[in-house]
Parts: sequence; structure tokens; C-alpha cells
Amino acid sequence: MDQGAAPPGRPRATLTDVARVAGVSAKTVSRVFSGGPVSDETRRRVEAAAASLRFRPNHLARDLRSGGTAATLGFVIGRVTNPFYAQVAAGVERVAAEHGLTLLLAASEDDPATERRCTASMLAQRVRALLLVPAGDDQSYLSPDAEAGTPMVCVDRPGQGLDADSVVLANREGAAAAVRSLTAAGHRRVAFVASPGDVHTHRERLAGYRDALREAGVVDTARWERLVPTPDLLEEAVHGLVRRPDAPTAFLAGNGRASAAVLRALGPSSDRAVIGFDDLDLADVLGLTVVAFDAVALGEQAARLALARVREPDRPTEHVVVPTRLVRRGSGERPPRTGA
Amino acid sequence: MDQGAAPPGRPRATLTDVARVAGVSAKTVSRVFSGGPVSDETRRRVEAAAASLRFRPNHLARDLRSGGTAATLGFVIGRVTNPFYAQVAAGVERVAAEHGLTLLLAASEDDPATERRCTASMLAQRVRALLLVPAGDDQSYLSPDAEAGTPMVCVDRPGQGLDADSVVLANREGAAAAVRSLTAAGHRRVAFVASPGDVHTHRERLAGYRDALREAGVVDTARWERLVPTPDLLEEAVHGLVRRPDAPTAFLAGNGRASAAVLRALGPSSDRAVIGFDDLDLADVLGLTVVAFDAVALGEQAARLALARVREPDRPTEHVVVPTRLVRRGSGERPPRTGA
DNA sequence: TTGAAAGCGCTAACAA
DNA sequence: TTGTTAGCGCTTTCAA
Repeated sequence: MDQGAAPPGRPRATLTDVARVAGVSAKTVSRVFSGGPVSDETRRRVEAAAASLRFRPNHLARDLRSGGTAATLGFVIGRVTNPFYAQVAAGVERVAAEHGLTLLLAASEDDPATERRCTASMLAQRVRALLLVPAGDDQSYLSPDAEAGTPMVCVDRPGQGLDADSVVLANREGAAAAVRSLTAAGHRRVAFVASPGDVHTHRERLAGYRDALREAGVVDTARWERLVPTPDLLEEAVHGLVRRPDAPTAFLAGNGRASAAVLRALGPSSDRAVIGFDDLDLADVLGLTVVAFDAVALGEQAARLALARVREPDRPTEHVVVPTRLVRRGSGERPPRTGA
Repeated sequence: MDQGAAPPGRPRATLTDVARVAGVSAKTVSRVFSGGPVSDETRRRVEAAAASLRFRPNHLARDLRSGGTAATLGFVIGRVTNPFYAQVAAGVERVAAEHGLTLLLAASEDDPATERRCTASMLAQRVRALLLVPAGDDQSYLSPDAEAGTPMVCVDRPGQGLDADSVVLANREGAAAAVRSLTAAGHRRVAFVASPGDVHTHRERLAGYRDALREAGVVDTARWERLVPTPDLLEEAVHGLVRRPDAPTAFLAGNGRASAAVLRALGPSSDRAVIGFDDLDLADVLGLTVVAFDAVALGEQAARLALARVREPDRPTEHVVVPTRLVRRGSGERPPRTGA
């Protein structure tokens, strides 16, 4: 945890220095930089003095004095390299920037202890609101801070033990819609393949898959469900499925990595239908039908919810569901094998 | 720029409150939370008091008092939705977290004025170091702050008018290596297709493309170079190229979007060789040969450079080049048309 | 429109 | 190992 020493090259000018050079009081300089009634003539003098001293206002001091919260929005994501969270963070950043706030970003790496450290750090930095992709299965430890006035929003998964706003994807409905389009085309033997990075999301998608098959009169789906512990086992799982006597004629991949694995395992000339959850680069080139969603919008919604609660702390808790949509590109439109 | 009011729900406990409840001095509580010699018995009492008061230390105050810089690393990226920057940011975050720092992220949207606002905001927040993907063509305005002791690192593009460390990709070498593999296979008519999001990167890649063709004795390359202003014109450009009497037998795509456009325009059964710059989801499924690079490593390097300069402000300026590697998957290995 | 004094929450520099 | 005093840079409150 060596943070490195912080040796100032040349000492920085302070507001008081600027005041002295400009021949005004500190408060007047403050008004120039933080808004307030200042005459044009005075403003000019102050700005000239500030420029000559290379003055940079110190927000640490400003935020400490006034109110005690910084102009930042904290966001604790799961795995930092997951491109999905990157898109969500992009949405948060965009809304934050619109409101003059900066994004403070940290990753829990899906570890509950790290989640605690990250959230603690952000609360210590007095973020204006805290957005969180819950990693552990208990966020009740955040309740005191929520009550103390830091708005919290759970993103992508609902938090547990914490009465917070939330924004999640329509995972169950999206999976069901995908499978419905398969059963409508006559498919009955549909597989679900995934390597569950996070439990909640995949439980929902699996439930949606089962919903749609049940609606079509298919109940014994367990034989086509493959939730493997690590992504490198996905291809093997697909190979195992196609060798079965009741081999599936269609596949729903639970996430992006699973989509790639299914396509790789089936080969380019397969006649089995495939739908992936989550859109991917080159999916259109490949003709891959997917359940798509707007991850950036999810982040934007989360940030808006957070800011709404900053303004109005007592508003009722809100749970937003971001819809998915089925993007048909061919691979999901292949009919069941006639001989099957 | 409405940041919303910040109405505290219940007033937060301060270090002094904890001290009173624990029956010790404020400084002792400070030592418990920021490290220092404290007896086990005292520590226990302080921690109990802190827990009962739901105390959260205030880093704003701590950082203001001690040294004046926050435990954050600032990173100003270009376009926030660009997945490349997301990967780079992931690398920065990882290294920052290892050192107990949080990532402060903002996007310039490739606009010089926004870049200035973002950097100003971060400097006002007293980031320990500032990483920047330069958007405008002049970063000299940051020199005073660099001299005042805030380490700066330019990422992905060199900054101009600023003597800062930098980390960039081996764009020129990567493009040259790709084209060399094509000319080695006998290709002479090689196209370069891109929609330059940023000037520097594409100028370098184009230069590498020309280098390699010149080495192979091909000099009049302009007829196969297509730098179109917007991505939606890429496919059209490819169609135009293949209709030429001297149509290219191979393509180098300047970035990910260009790769997708080339593949889409050529169609699935094309016999022309294609190499893309930047790896993509499903590129392996498609058999797309690419110039790949480690964007996360680029971010890690940048963060390490920044932290090295925090520790040692007077070390010589360092310019790191992150290598690329050619990943052969088939599409780049197609021989030139025999009849061409 | 401007200024003087006080203090936000914490820690540096002492001392004990 | 613990406490006291002062003050980080700024803004609040009040007054002029």
C-alpha cells in the first residue's frame, strides 16, 4: 500500500496569495472562483493575479469547508476488465459530467472484502453518491451510511440487506424472449450454456429460459442446461450436448464468452440455431442473433437515480429494469432439423 | 451544472466525537485510523466508540491537512465509450488499487476545451498524478502544474508542448509487421482502410503500412489508401476498391470498426486476405488475423510511470512503447489471387 | 460589492 | 504510548 511520497516541486499558490497580489480579500478571490457577486474590474485583477501565480483552487479545502461532500460520484464495479462494466461506467461518467461531477471508480473484483474496502474508501472521500455492483451477498453494512445521507444505487444486481435504488437488466424476460422465438420456430430441444461469473444474472437468465420452454410444454430441461464453473469448459460442454441422443437443435448462450464458445464448438456450417446473450463485435458479420441491451443507458439510469436522491433524499425507493431486445441476424432463425 | 444540494440526513460523527466517547484525545483516534503507535486496549476502545457512532474518517480533511494531495490517480480519456480506453483504464485502476489509490476518471470526448476542464477539475481535486489521452494538439498549458509537482503521463498519444512521460502503442511497427506478412505471401496490391478517430494513431499505422510496402518495392500506394471521415463510409470505400482494375488482393483495416466493415463488405466467401488492427470479440471464431496488443498493460505501464515519478520527481522523462503482435488466424494467410 | 473572523475535520510538530 | 496546540486552504457568517 505504498502510495509514494508526494514531494511538491514548487509550493502552490493559495487563495490568500492571490488575494495579496490582487490587493483584495481572500473572500473576494473565493467569489471569483466559486461564483458570487464581483465587479468586472475586481474580477479582472484577481484573474490576472491568479494567472501570474499559476493558482489552482483546492477543492479538497473547498469541499471540506462547504458541506463536506466532494464533487464526485463513486462507482464500485465488479471485475474491472469486464467490458460490460466499462460501458456502464461510461454512462455514469456521462451523466456525472453533465452535472459537474467526476467519476471515482474502483473494482471489487467480485470479492466481498474488497467491496467493503472500496466502498469504505469512497465514503471516506465523501462521494456525493455511491453506485455499486454488489459482489457479496450482504450490503447491510452500508445502511448506516445510506441513512447518514449518502445516496446508494445498486447496479446490475440488487443489493441485499440494503434499502437502495437499483437498476438491473431484464435478464429473465430477455432470455425468455429469445427462447420463445426458438420455440415459435418449432424448436423443443433448446440448450442453455453459461459459465456463471455472477450468480444473480445467470439465475435470472436460466429462469427465463425455463419459463419460455415451459410455456411451450417442455419441462424436463435440466438435461440441456450446462452451467460450467470456468469458461474454458464451455466448448467441451457443447460437444457433450451435441453427442446426446436428444441433442439440442438450438442453443441459448448465457453471455458473450459462452456465445463465442458455442459458435466455436459447433463450427461454421452448423445448422443448429444459436442465440447469444449480449451483443458482440463482429456478431453482425457472423449473422449471430443476440439478446442486446444498452449498458451505457443502464449506467446513465443509475447515475440519474443517484442524483435524484441527492436532491430529494426521501423519495420512494425506485427499481429500474432496463429492457433487452432480440436482434435477429440469422443464427437464431435456423429451423429445427427436420430429421430430429 | 446543477450538482444537486447535499442535505445530510443525520450529522456524521467526527473524530472528535469518537475521542470524547472513547475518553481519549483526537490524535489518538487519528492514529487508530491512519496508523501510528496505539496500545491494543486503547485501539479496542476507540474502535468500539467509532462503531457505535458509525464514524467514517473524512479523507477530504486528512488529505488537506497532510500534504495536500488526495489518494487518487486522475485519468482523462478520449471518448468514454471507446472500449480501448476502458481496457486502459482497467490497467490504471489495477495499479492504482495496488497502491491504495482510487481512480478518478473523466472523458474529454476528444474536445480540447473539455480536456482543459477535465484536467483543471482533477488538478483542483489534487490528484496524486494525472494521466491523459491528449485530445487537442497543445498540452503546454499543463506545464506549470507539472512543474508544481503533479506528475503527468500522456497515454496512447504523445502530448505536445509538455515534457511528460508517455506510453503509446507500436502502431507503426504493428502495421508494418502485418503488411510484411502479406507481402511475404506474395501480395503487392494491399489496401489500408480506416476512419481516423484520432490523427496520431492512424498516421502512424498508415506510415507503417507504407514502410512495409516500400520495402517490397511497392511505392504508389495512395490509390489503395482510404481514410474516410466517418465509419459508415468504410464499406462503401471497400466496394470502391474491389471494383478497381488494380483491385487490392489484401486489406489492412486501421482499427476494429474498419475490420468489421471490411469483412462485411467483402462477404463471407471472399478470397482476399484481411488483417485487422486491434483484436475483437469473435475474431477467433471468424478466423480473422489481427494485430493485437495489450491495452490493459498499456494502462498499467502508464500508472507505474506516474507512481515512479511521484516517488522520484527528477527522474528522466521516459517514453514507453507497448509492442503489438500479429495473431494469425487464417484471414491474413490467404494467398494473392493467382489470376490477379 | 467587499472584508474580517471563525472554523470545516483532520494531522504535523511538538511535548510529556 | 498519549496529549496539546496550531493550522492545512478554503468558505461561512456576519458586518460594512
